Formats: sequence, structure tokens, C-alpha cells
Amino acid sequence: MKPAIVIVGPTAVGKTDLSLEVAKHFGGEIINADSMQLYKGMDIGTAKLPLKDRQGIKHHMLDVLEVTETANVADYQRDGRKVVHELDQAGIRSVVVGGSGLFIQGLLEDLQFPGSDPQIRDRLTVEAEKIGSDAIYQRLLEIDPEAAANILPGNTRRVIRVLEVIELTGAAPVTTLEQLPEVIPSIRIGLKRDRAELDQRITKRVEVMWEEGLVEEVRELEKVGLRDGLTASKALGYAQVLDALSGIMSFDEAKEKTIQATKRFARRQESWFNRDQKIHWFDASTVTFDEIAQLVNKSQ
RNA sequence: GGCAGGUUGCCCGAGUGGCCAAUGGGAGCGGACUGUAAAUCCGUCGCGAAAGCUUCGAAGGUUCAAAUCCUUCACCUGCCA
Repeated sequence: MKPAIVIVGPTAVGKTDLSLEVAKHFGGEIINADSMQLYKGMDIGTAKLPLKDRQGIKHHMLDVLEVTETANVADYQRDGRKVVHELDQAGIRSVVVGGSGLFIQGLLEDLQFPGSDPQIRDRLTVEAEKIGSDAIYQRLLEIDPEAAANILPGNTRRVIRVLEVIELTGAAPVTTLEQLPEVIPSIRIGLKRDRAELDQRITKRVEVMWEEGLVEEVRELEKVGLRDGLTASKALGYAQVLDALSGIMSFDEAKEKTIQATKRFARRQESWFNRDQKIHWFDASTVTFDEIAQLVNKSQ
């Protein structure tokens, strides 16, 4: 199997443009690795490449969820791998593009998700709310001190997940993301950009989203249940516009907050990808396609 | 013109004599990350490596000691004219 070409980096760094070139050059198809682009109807705010701009290149893992559904890595892993294998069978190169670190790692590496039970989780969530984050962490500490040691006490979300897995399987899940073997061989290309420049691009991108009608898009999605979507309602831009629609803040404020939150998100993405030793980094403002092509050719 | 209130660190905002370089929150910066991941969480956050130095509108004063009390000045706000 030819390694998948994987393009990662913070939001607005320029992944999409590169992905088209790469896919064209290597005869590949694109697999989205962006958690929010999974959602139908979330187009403007996720900077999803419009169909007309895809240059005939097929895109996978886009528009596969309703906004009311909860995105999750396990499903993404399963469905994404299926696509990769189908493409491979057909002799087509996979070009994975996106900024959701965990999703990418889940797709490519040997992460095993021990299952989930919404009932258990709901119960634990309600309980945690009742007794407080300290108490629920305390419980984990008693059941499995080792697992507890890997989680910060305040991170109730993760505490609940571990408790859920223990209840489900009798043992705590493996919680290290380091040194996992690849299930799908990959060439990982990371795009970087000078911070000031990236921030400028983010600002501009959000402004364009507003001009293109993000508010209207959110209004429409609100009708089909965006507010009830656990994941989709938290998406950058969408969450802020929903707040504005509820009167919590003005639309101008929502825009400013979106810009700010997106910058912070970019920092988190950088922090995630920085530790991935397999990534070959390029400066997006100066890199030429030849350099990328060279790396790919050399690596396969 | 009169009466009342206010001016705190990048922003918002607590603090009314010592325990205050000054609670909180936000932003910024750094980090973690196995089923909500555009999520969630953590650290840091006047200057300095430290000793220490400089801060709470400005200037003076009271006091062993002031962001906190007094005086004057500047600016902002509200009610009365």
C-alpha cells in the first residue's frame, strides 16, 4: 500500500490549496480530517471547499453527519479507514487533509477505542454534576489510581470517560498517544506559518465568513436542531452566532469572539501537532510544490 | 454653579490602614490530550535569575506602616440648576 499523504497544520494555514495540488499531481482523492466539516450544512463557518472549487477531485468524509449527531473519533476511524482501503483497492492515493489531531491519529495509528455506552455515560454525567468534579475524580482515584494519575482532576469529561470504560470493560483504557504503530502508512506534511501572518489570515477568513452569510447559515441550521447538537453547536463561529441569536451578545461581538477563539484554537492545534515526530514541516508562505512532491517521491 | 459617585495591573473588576505585587474573570503566553476534540483541562501572567525594585489618576501630607486616611489638582459619571 502506498502511504497516504497527510496534510496537517493549524486552521487557515493553507492546507486546502495544497491538498488540491497534491491530489491532482498524485492522482489522489481527498479524505477530510476535520471534525466540523463532517457536518452537513456547516459550510461557510468551517471553510469547507465548495463543490465547484474542488476541480473534479473527489472528497470523502464531508457532510456525513447531521448537526444533531455527535461526532466521535471511533466512528471517524472506522469510516475513514474504510475509505482509505477502498481507494487503495482502486489504486487511488489517499490525501488526508485536516486539523483535527486526534481524528488523524485515530485514522492512521493503532488507537483502539474500547466502546461506549450512552446510558452509562449519561448516568455518570448527571452524577458528576450532582456531586461535583472533585468527588467524581476522587472516585476514579479509588478505583484506579494509576488511571487517575494520567488525568487532571478538573477534567471531568475525561474522568467520566475513563469511569465509563472501566464500567464497560472492567479495566481502564490505555491512555497514551505516544509511539503507536501505524495502521495506515503515511507521509505527514505539516504546514506552519509565522504567527502574525496566521492571525491575519484567521481574521480575514472570519470576516469573509460573515460577509458570505454565516449568520444566515446558522439560522438555517438552528431550524434543524443545531442547538441540540452536542458537538456541532460548539463549533467556532457557530457557537458565537448562536449566542448572538439568543441575544447574549451582539453580532459584532460574536464576530470578534470568533476571531479570538479561532486564534486560540490554532495555538492548540500547533501544540498538538508539534509533538508528532513523523511530521515534516514546511513554511506555508515559502514552500513550493516541488519541495512537497520531492518529499513524497522520496518517501515511497 | 450646587450636591453625590468614580479614577486599580493589557481589558473588565474586587479590595477601605499592616497578612497587598494587590481576590476573580477575560485576553496574551506555554502545556496536556485514546469515543463531545473547532471539545475538555492545566500552568503562567508588573520588572528581575535572585536579593530586590517600581505599581493602584497626579502632587503633597498624616502614620512605625497607605491602593486604603487628609489636602489640592486633573479627568469621567449621576441628580439638581
